[in-house]
Amino acid sequence: MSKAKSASGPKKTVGRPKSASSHAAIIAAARAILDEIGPNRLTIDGVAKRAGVGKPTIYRTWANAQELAMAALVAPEDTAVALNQDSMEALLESIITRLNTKRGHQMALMLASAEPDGELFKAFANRVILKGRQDGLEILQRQMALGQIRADTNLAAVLDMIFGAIMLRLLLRHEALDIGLARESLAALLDGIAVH
Amino acid sequence: MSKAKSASGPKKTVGRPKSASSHAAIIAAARAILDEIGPNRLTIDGVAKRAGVGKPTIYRTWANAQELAMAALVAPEDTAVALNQDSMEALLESIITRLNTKRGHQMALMLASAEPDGELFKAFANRVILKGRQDGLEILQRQMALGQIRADTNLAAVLDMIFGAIMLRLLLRHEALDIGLARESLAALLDGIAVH
Amino acid sequence: MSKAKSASGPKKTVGRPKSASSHAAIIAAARAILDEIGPNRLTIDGVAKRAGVGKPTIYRTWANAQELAMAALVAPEDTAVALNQDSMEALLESIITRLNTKRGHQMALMLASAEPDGELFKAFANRVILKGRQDGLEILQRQMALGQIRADTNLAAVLDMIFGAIMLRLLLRHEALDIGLARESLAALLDGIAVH
Amino acid sequence: MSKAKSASGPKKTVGRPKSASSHAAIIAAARAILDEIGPNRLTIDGVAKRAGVGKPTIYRTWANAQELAMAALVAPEDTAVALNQDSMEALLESIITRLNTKRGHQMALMLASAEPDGELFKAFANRVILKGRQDGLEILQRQMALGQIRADTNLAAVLDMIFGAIMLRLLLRHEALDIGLARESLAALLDGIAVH
DNA sequence: AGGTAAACGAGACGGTACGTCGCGTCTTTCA
DNA sequence: TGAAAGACGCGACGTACCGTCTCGTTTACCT
Repeated sequence: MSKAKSASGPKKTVGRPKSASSHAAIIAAARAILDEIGPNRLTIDGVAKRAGVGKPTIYRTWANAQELAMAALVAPEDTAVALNQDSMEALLESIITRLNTKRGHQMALMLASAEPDGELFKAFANRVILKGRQDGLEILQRQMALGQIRADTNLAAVLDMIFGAIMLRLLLRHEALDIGLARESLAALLDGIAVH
Repeated sequence: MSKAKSASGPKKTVGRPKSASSHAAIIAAARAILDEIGPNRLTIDGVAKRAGVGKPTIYRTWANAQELAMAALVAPEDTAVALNQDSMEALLESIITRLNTKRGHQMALMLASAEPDGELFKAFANRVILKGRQDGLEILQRQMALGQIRADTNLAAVLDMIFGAIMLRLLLRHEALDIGLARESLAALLDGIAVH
Repeated sequence: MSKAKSASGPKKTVGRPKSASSHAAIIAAARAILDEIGPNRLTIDGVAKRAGVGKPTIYRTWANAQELAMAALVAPEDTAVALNQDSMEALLESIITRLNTKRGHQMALMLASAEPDGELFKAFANRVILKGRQDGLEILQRQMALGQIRADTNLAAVLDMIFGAIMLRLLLRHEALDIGLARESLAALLDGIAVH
Repeated sequence: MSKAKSASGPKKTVGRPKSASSHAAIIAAARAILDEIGPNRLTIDGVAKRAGVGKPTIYRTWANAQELAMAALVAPEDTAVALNQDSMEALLESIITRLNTKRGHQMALMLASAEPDGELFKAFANRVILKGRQDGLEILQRQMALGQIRADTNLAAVLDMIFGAIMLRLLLRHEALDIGLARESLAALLDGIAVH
């Protein structure tokens, strides 16, 4: 009789409601594990134990460890971080700065190791790399419209060269990845390397 | 002075030598499994059973499934296949042709998903991508010496753009990977994209 | 005061309880294998396969094959079988009848081959032989109280002679094990073998 | 011409003879391992490594680890140790002294855990326990002939009681095994336990 | 003295079983 | 009635030993 239970809303929550704190604890545990032992060795068992959560609670939201890892990687601060879209060089600097970290490397790893089927992979790829590529495309198109870039340029190829170089150094680590790469890439692309 | 036997080779094998036929059977089984179900689901148990071999025989040579997969991917006929080094375009065509296959995709996947430590990874990366990059470097240096390429060009950045574009398309599959990419890349790089 | 629940039982089971049917299937499979190929060649893999059960399910309850074998040997109907305690001869007859079977022999084997440390071994030894010895002790003490047995008798030695003879024949099989042994043993013990 | 080598024996040994030192090293290694980790965990691999010997050298002489363990247990000083056969009590004292050691316990364990088929088991059983039982039989028969023991005594049962008691305590360790057991057993047997 | 044949050390081989880890699903009890 | 706890069937892991099989190397006998 204490509970008024009037006609508040059509929220037909019977029984125990989903715990928002569990969700957060899971993501936090996953992120901690990612930091400590990397994405390859993240396990659902491990996350459940660390989060103080039952395994089914995890599976209710994510289908497997890969999805959970992706969610944990993109979950956090990135809503706050917007890419700088003023110029290509500024954009690349934002991207390199974001990727050239432990977490960035893990993102690239997940991206590269997952087989490119499935919604989640695409969403992840979009967030991590293709969004930036799209931003770059818009910058280049703007410049092309302004007559700063030759009209017969294959922008897709150009963009893939720029972002491919970043990915390559991120994954193979055969050369340092820093803003210098962006600068050199843009210089070479803009002015060409052939002697005329 | 009894045993002159100068610096011929450190071949000091005692005991029964490793069986070449078992080795071959293992590699063959691994390659078959890679073809059928992919590198992620290749298991040592499966390879052992298929090759008619005990698991320890596999572990005696490879430390885990990843190493075995790498060995199986680079093992075979491709030693005989030399890259065309006449020109950048011809080189890229060789590389794209070789990578743009099921096996090539698997190679890129392994490259991307393995963490870049350990001898075997480096050897694998060399065979799969860095060797081609080195060949490309030599071509560009030749052209630079001939005065066909500007002397202030950062060749490392240029090469990473070219090979990065290939890897990116191989892994993300957001755009088709074909000879066109090579052609467009080279055109953009040689002539620049800026309007002067 | 909320949880009175005084000292009823420490039964504080959370989570899914162990499956009684799996447990039963495991014991049944183990018993079948014991019958067919003996305790030395009983393997966890074999039991798991035969019981249609995962190996971890077995290991969750028993630490190794030896423990499982012991459990399988004592598990079954013999809880219902009470030893006849009316007289020593009747008791020995019960025991010999029970031990002088395939399963009895296996029990003796396990007893003899297990190293006598650990709870489970002691429980097993109790069930298989020491319980009977204890029953025998009570009978002899009763007779001693009645003045039928000399008061200076070392009952422990007497009991070990009786049960030792049974074990010896069970293990070495150098002489037949039958009720005759019990009768002869008792006769010799009661009346002595020396000529006075 | 130094070696007469007349028609001594049909020993047609061609090729390299078996190495006595290897044999000794194997037995020594086996004995060391028995001391350290017991008969259950003795392995051929371990003995071979410890003895600095190839596995086939071991298998050339013993068929499996059990045979080797038996050989190692009976190999040594026991040629020098003769059982005292003057009286039952002296005999039992010898036997208990010999068995109530680490090595003696291991002998009993091997005896009890091996399934009683096969030549080697019988030979081992003879050496370890049945020889002593036979000696005891002779003593009792001598006493029976002298009229010191009742003629209607079932000597087999009596002997199995005595030696069974020893085995039982050796294996189960539920009571101490010492000379006292021999003394109490003999007393009980000779004089009977019943009040007349 | 030289051959030859067996035993040697070493260690790889095809197997079998081990005991563990993680998967994704299920069945309880508790809140 | 959702969530923690945790057992379940399953499959693979990487290791330990088994008993057998090459290897190249002694080490004796027998021409």
